[in-house]
Amino acid sequence: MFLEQSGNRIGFGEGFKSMTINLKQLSKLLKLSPTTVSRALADYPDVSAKTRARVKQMAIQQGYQPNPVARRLQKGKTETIGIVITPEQNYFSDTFFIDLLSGISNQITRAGYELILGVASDEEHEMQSMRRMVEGKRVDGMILTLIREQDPRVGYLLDRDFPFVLYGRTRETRPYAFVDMDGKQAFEKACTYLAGLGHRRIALLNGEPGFMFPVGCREGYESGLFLSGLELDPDLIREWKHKDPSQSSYRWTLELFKNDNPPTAILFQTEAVNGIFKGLDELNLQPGKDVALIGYDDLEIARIHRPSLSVLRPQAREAGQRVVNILMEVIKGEDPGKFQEIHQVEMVIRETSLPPS
Amino acid sequence: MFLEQSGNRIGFGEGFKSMTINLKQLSKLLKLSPTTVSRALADYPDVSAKTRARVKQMAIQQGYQPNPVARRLQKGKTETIGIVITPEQNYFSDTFFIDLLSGISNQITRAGYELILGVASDEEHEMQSMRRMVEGKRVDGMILTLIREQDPRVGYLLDRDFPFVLYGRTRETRPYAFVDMDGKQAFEKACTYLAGLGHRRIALLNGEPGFMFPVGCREGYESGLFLSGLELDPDLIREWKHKDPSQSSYRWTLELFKNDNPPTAILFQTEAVNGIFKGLDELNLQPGKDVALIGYDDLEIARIHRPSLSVLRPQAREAGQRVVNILMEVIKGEDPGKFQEIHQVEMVIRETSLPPS
DNA sequence: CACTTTTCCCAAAACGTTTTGGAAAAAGGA
DNA sequence: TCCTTTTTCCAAAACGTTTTGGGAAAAGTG
Repeated sequence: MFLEQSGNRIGFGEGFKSMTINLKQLSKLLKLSPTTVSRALADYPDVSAKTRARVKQMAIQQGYQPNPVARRLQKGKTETIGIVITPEQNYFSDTFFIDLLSGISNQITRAGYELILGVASDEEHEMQSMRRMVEGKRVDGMILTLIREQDPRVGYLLDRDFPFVLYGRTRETRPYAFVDMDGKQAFEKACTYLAGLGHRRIALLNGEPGFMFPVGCREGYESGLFLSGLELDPDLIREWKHKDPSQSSYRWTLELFKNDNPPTAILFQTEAVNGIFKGLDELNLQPGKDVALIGYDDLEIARIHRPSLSVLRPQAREAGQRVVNILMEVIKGEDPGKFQEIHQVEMVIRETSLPPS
Repeated sequence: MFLEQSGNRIGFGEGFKSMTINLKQLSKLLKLSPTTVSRALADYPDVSAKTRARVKQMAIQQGYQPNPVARRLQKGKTETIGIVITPEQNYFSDTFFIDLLSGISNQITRAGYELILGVASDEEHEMQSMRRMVEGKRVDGMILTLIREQDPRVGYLLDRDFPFVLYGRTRETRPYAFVDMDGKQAFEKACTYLAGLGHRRIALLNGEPGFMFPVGCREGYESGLFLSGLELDPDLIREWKHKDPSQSSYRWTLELFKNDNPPTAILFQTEAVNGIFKGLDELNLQPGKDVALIGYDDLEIARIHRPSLSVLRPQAREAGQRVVNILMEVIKGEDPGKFQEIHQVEMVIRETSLPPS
């Protein structure tokens, strides 16, 4: 024999006694059917204004909130978005990623969705974590960051028609949705700005090869040189490593100035700034005075350092919000190819972008 | 008339066509009841070894994974843990928090649970985000970080008997579960170490008042002074602000050495190190040489700086794992008061902890 | 008044599991 | 052989929603 449907039970040994009310209980209180109560709350037109008001008032009074798990089962949606971060690959530093995450989270909450987070130590676990979310039917869509030139995640998701949006881009011919920062335009702008000040030897300390973002940075850098009528010197270009941004950039900075024709300006991602500062310090070169610097990303260090660092400032928070809005459309069934956004990056001139001395 | 239960449908306009198999479909394939299949997979003893093997093999072959949403509804658990982060309050910097999160995430995944993330801009939104998770029945338990001396979240959760574990401690008489780092012991150790080297004027740049962690740091500092027979000088103690760790610590460093009897050593949280370095630099004092430094938290900057920074190193990853394991017990109904762990912090001596010159 | 349309509500099905409470079949015991 | 116990399976209920497909009452129409 089965127990009568009982709504709340007092659990034994359970830590948490649910104090919350049921749809069924609420409908009993209102002397209405669960159907009507549900439809009243969802603003269906086939329930009278009078009862709708009555239902809503009672729902508020009783603190009723529909059980999300039950709704998800019925609706066949998890109302959940997944994201996997890889702290080892850095990128988690300081405000940039947090701003992005903040924008993502706000927008997801607004949509009544959840954000579930995976933390992976490397590429393999990153994929594994994503597969668990996708194949385990734990999410309706994925957000991908830190995109590589050849990114297996994108192929994987495209193959199964699973909704996703990239923060960034990859080399993939099939259409997919992305929000990207215009790194090319940003670095071009910074480069021509420096050239306009009279700099003739501009170096680039770029991000790790294999990732997509540095590709755009380099394009912008080269284009900026070209537009300013400057020669490209391969000796002035080098990459730092995610594993130790500071160490690799430090070593490169030292090498750079062994050059008999050293640069008077450096473009780089702000994450690598500590190594550059350290290298310059060791060489008795003053940032901003002896060497102009423009970093990409407006991290805290850029603002508090004296002299304060001129930067390219992506609007990560806004981008995060766009990513979510687009993902919602893709989940609804919209064509992902329609959503390909490239956001402008503003340049903030502070104290490290003076003309050459 | 209702459609025959159809398992998979081909969605129209839906981005994602589920390719995955059902319990019902799987049982049909096996010519068994869903009951038996479910119980076979869950290793119930009332299904024969033969069929259990057959079921498991078929399940693997068909790539069957039980729908988590359906299971959650039936089990009355969300299999989900919530955490809310407040980036504005900093603490998100560099490796420390990431290590913690990494430990948390790994352990949660191992338990088959999900981690849902809330991002809040301030105290009010932090509470709001947590209430949404708790009252919206979206999580089985909460993890709290960045704990304040008087923390309304703790009272809120205790009042409703909702499972939670603190990373840190608060002032609360009712028993609750926590994992905390022994900041007191750490700072005591660092302080006596410096005193043992001959330092007589040791300063403390502590974390923001209102939070619990700095309380222990100060206790340890005072105790360390006492054990070393040193006087406490209030002029040598000051707090930095979460809003701008570098700025506030920079200013204090300058003030500190206006003292006619300036310190020869400083204890602090590594987050504030940039400001201290900058201040010392301006005063033409060399870190490690003119002033000994020991920071709490082994951030990247501590390792790469020359001279490298001596630090107190909490094992954040292990702590994160413990937090989750404990939370699982509490969710099962164990008495939270049984789980109160204080983890030791090791001291890593590098180059900034020399005797006074 | 008789018929049609509109308004308002609801019983039952469905989402995909796990759990309950047997029951049939097989094995064991006399 | 007949009764008891054990083994192995399963139908139905339950979790808490939303959606489906009416249907009764009220309102409009001739």
